[in-house]
Amino acid sequence: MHTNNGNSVKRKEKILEAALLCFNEKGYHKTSIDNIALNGKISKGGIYYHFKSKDDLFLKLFNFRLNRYTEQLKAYIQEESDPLKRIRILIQKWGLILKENEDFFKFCMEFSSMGARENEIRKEMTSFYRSSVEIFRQIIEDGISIGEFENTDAEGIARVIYFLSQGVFSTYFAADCDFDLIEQHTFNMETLLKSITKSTDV
Amino acid sequence: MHTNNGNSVKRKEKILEAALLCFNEKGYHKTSIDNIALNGKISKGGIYYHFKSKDDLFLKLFNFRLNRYTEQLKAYIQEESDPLKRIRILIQKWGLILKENEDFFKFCMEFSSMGARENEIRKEMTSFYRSSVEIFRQIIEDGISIGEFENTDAEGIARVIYFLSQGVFSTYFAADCDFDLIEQHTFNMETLLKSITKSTDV
DNA sequence: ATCTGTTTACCGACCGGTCAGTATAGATGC
DNA sequence: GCATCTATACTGACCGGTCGGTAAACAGAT
Repeated sequence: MHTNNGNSVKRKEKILEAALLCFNEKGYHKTSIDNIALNGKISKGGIYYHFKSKDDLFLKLFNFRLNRYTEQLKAYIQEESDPLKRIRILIQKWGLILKENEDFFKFCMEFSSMGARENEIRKEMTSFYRSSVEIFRQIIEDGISIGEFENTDAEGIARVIYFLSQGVFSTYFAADCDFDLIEQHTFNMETLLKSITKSTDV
Repeated sequence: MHTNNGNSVKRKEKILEAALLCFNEKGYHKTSIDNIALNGKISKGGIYYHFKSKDDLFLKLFNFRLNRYTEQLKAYIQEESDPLKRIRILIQKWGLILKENEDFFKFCMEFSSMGARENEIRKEMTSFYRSSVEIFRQIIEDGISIGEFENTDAEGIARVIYFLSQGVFSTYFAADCDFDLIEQHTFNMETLLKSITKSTDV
């Protein structure tokens, strides 16, 4: 009846996971649809039945995984109302997600670098960037208004958080680093918090 | 007699600049050697005379430009010995270089994302990462020992600086951002400095 | 000053191969 | 009987790299 019955969805996800594997191993351009087909034990025709092009597959993969993590994070912070604690939850959970899904974030690096040229990708990246910053900005503003944080540029700080997250994992993947991903991420964030929390002992 | 007469070098640089233009417009994989040839007003054969492969060209381009900027920065900080001032000089000059060479840093995004897979590229990125962090670490340690900075993990902070620089420009290129590159860069760094300088008025 | 050989710098046609995407015929199962 | 595939063969564009050849500068010898 409708195309989105359970089997079809599962099949799509199987293709997406196979694609992620290939893209990570060889990169977008060196991955052929045949590679993905082989890896996902599906036929080329099958892939083109579910996705209209290689680009489409690439884009959907990004969305598919990102939505999963976004939902998780939203759920976590709903249980807490104190701004500082909310930020800490986001930081900690984000760290876990980073560590447990290195494959996806490696893929993200390539995806985001293609955002510099491809419009569809850029749109996705922009939307992710905006919503991330918005979440942090909101929390920080709450923190400022209840006097937990110093009165700083909330949006600016929200961006700093975004840059740090982005910076740590893209450096981690692009170079041979001597730090532990989560440890460094935590350190980054604590350093930042230090500069915005009022100097009661944090 | 010798191959590196002025003309040969100039020609090589002309090719590199043409390549940068093409890579930025279309990305590495969608740029053909013919594109570069056309753009640089040289023939395909000419390019292969000067560079042994497309990869080689890509790598040399990164080195060529980066060396230029590294030399500049080294010169700037030699004139100053106070750690905080040295850091500020680096931050400010780096901001200028960022702004004046957006083309190169856009190229860097792709280069660095390819570091996740290609060994030769990874080596270059690692060496850049290491030397950058080392420079900052040294200065910060000096700052700590003369009591200008708080006693923190100098290497960690040095990394934070690197992540912030990396994060700000890669976000800037990958998404439609509403901030000014230099302004945000300055803000990032001031935020960081705030958390490591002793609380005399900065 | 001219002849000769060598090296550098460059040209552009061409080859071998890859790959996205298409087409189509048939299977499976609800 | 339609949705959901599988399997396979094919096309046409594209592209990295090669290679035979050339022009010009230069060097040494006569």
